Amino acid sequence: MRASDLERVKSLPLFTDVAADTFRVATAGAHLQRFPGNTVLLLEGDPVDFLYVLLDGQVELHGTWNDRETVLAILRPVSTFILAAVVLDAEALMSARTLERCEILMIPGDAIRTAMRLDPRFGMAVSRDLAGCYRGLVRTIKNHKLRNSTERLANYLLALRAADNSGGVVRLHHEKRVLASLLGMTPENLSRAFAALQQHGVTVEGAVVTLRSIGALEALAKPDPLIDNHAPRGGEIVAEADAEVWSSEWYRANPSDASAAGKRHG
Amino acid sequence: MRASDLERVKSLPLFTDVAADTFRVATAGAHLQRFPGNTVLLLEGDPVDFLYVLLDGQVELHGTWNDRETVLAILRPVSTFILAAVVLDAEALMSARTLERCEILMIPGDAIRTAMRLDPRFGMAVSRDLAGCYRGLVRTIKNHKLRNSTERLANYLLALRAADNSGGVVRLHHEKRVLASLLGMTPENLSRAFAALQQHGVTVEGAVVTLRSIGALEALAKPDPLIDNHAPRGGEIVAEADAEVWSSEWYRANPSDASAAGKRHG
DNA sequence: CGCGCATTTGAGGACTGTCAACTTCCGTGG
DNA sequence: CCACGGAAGTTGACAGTCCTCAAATGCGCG
Repeated sequence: MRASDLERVKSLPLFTDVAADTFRVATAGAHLQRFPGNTVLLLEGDPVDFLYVLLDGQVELHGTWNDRETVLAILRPVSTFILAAVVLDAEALMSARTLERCEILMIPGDAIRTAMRLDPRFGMAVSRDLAGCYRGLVRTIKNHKLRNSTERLANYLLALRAADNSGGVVRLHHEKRVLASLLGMTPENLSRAFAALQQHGVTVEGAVVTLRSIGALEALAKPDPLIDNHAPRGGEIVAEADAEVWSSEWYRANPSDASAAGKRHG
Repeated sequence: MRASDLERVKSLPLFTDVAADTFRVATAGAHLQRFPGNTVLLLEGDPVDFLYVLLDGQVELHGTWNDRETVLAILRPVSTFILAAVVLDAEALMSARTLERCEILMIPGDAIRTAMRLDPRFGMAVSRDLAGCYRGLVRTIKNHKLRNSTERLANYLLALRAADNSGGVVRLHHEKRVLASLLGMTPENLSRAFAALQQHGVTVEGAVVTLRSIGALEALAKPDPLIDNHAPRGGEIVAEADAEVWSSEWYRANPSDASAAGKRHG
């Protein structure tokens, strides 16, 4: 493993602010692995032995039931995934597969759990990480239950724009059928949703989407800071916002989207 | 605050296995409060100053957007809620309101965060709690994206049965319009979903639902351990199952439902 | 150039939401 | 104890949203 890779891992919110010793313990048995595209890394139901750290490429998390399948998240570097299952030493609830050639660091779950026991700062970091993931999922559910497909797409495009800091031209990062599933619709309906957004200044050419009128699009999308992580807060920026910045990367990958229970609720 | 209440709090997964000192620190500034029904405890967007522990009554968590509203979870005792926001010292993403007369312990967020810094076991407990919450939400999203409304209701009923250990007669714990929103449909459609389930041996009389044929209902519902926390695992019961038992209470409140981001994904 | 796959488009149907009227339930007040 | 009012729940008619199937188009790679 290259030193530069370790640096990238260390820069993860999960590991910044953690003692050097802890970091060494946590990454002790880790190994770097390369996967071709379209490779299954993990099947839902499998025991989870490693924490995965995506260093390069794209990974899709998806779930299945009764011959139906849905994309739950799409990750881009640098991201960890499957942390919750590692913490609980439980079976995976989502399958993971590479969408393209990937470089992935695999950290033994035992090492993670040991590090948590040794270093309260690391435990804190894990908690903060999971809390951010949880809140990402809350946003996702609100997005799905409160908006229709066109509204979800509109907000997704605005989130992409915010993440890439692009002017009025954004580039889709994944195939449209994958995006459709992530947004909870069929490829056919994604197509129609794009068509519907033409009336709001949106034109599509392959993966390149031009937003001719941000105002018109926002009027339809009504982005909300309590759903869309990119949406502007009303008042002053407070310190707490800092903590949430963690989510920016996931959000980047899943704009309008993002990452529990009777004894606990976020 | 009665000693028996403290005992109930201590029996929460969040606090079992935690040093007595830590427990004292965490619950130092806590105070017990009673609320009438239909009272707003917290509005989405508000800063979160307390971890809430529901000791008696029912609390609903919901979200709003653009004049639409949806129920995200319904809690029953003993449950903590809003832990993720406390850990991050962030604004609430969900509103909370009592559905009936409630008794709630409010623990200052500072105390929780301090305890996490002092005691790695508590940090671990918080992580495990949040991991369970996260996984509950993953289940919820799969439930919503992969199933239609009738299938969701069928699984909800089966989960209720499993949680209450009732034979073929289950009692709904909340108003049907609240249940409808939790399951992601309108009250009218919940009514129709119940009607559709008549063909599968389900009859409804007020809050009492009779499941005449579990087999027929399961054939439709196809409960899945990777979505429904109650569903039977295939093979042997493994140790990890233990960890997940945490979720049972939330799951009890939200059967067929139950408990992250580019830099972390569960 | 031709094949395969992704995407698009059209037609039709299934599912879900909306509106309105009706029924039932429950608590209040007579 | 009963009558009443209001809210919850149900039912029907209708519309909007979304899915399915099929066919056409477009793109990329051999």
